[in-house]
Amino acid sequence: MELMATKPRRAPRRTQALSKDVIVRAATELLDAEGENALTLRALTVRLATGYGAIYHHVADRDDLLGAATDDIIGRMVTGLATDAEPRQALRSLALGLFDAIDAHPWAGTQISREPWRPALLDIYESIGRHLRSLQVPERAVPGSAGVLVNYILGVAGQNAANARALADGKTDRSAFLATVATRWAHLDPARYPSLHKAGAHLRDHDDREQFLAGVDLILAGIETVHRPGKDDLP
Amino acid sequence: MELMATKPRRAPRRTQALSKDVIVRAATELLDAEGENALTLRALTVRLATGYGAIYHHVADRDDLLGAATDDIIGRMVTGLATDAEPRQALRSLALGLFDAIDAHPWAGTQISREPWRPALLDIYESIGRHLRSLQVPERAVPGSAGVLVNYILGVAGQNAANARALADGKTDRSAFLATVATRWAHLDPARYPSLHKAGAHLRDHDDREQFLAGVDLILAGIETVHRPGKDDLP
DNA sequence: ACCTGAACACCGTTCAAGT
DNA sequence: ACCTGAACACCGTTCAAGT
Repeated sequence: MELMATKPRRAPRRTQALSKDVIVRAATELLDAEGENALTLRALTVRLATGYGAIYHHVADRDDLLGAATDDIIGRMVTGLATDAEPRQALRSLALGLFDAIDAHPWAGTQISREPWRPALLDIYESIGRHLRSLQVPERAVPGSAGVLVNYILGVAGQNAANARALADGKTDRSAFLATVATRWAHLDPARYPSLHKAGAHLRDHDDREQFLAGVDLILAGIETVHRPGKDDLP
Repeated sequence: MELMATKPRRAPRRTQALSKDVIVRAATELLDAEGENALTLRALTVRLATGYGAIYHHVADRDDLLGAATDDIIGRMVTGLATDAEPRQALRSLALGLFDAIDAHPWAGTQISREPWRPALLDIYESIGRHLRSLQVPERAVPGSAGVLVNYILGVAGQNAANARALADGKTDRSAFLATVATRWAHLDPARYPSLHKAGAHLRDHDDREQFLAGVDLILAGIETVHRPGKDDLP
């Protein structure tokens, strides 16, 4: 009758064994290509030619997967830094490295703060703390100062992630997006938003990355001013 | 004839007319009571004794609702501040007000950066910009300085939101949670995380709010150091 | 141990139909 | 204009069954 047709054979078994690493890599590719919402379990099974259970055998749940992907990116970034630089320059390199990593993987920006006990955030704190000590920041001022830097970096990271989300919808590119925001600010009611109204004009030609680094320098200047070594260690 | 039997009557009409305001208020109550995941359209229809369409008639979608609830909280906070304070103190009050608002409504912490064109963030930028001008920060340094403060505040806000999410699961309270984190840090491998290992001991008795304010002061010190009025306005 | 995929318990959103 | 609620098109996660 009609059963000549190929009977619905099972999907062929994967040739390469599955592992958390392989899954995390595939998830990262999906996230980079299409944004956070594109990471669905369904999309992963298709890309990896496997079933749901196989994935859940290596990974606790979707959050665990997002966290592992973030740890991977941040960890690689932090350990990849030159270790012999002058401390102030090392701190700037670390900050810029984080900025660039999050610029390349914006979904990771929100993820770092989402599960604060994960290696991604621990690595950042650790690295910043170490550099601050090299900068002669007094021991008792290190945790607080590191906290300020970390929170500033996470704030910028979150904004970058939000911008990327906004860009993912349309096919507008980054500079067109900035121009739109600038125009919108310039058109804000000058009575309610006089400050932003003025700033709108300057927003168009500002460099996120440069601005970010200026912020890091500003905070470092604050740390040095407030915690000048020896400032209140002597009577 | 036979219509004596109660026919499955429709749900009674709401007595009070629906409005965006009423919906936003109900959403805020759900969010405060049970966290971000508790805000489902279904839960809203139950609480408001209405249907899905009624809600979508006043609100674009779930994101719009979250954004409007955040705008409401931040807007009320910003406009509620005393307007006659000394500028430095005004800046500290604003920062503390934001901290407390986000502490009371942690879900708003992540929301502020999520849609950066919404009034919540604009109000914050505007207010900070105004105060910085009163502080005699030179005009061209205002946008950058405001950006540093805003990003720091958003970073802390995001962390608070993450902590609240972690607390929502179990019934652990805040100090127990901090103690857990402190213990975990203290137990970290001292070889990989020497800096955190040391900090773990101090984490237990630190006051988030106080630490946050110290961070604001540190950044203000940085702004004053880097942009001392007249510093490079004169030749 | 490792994997498959149907089934379950949810979501946000739409829309023809009601008042 | 304002509202109702069944229906649609998705989700993440589980689990009996396979190898």
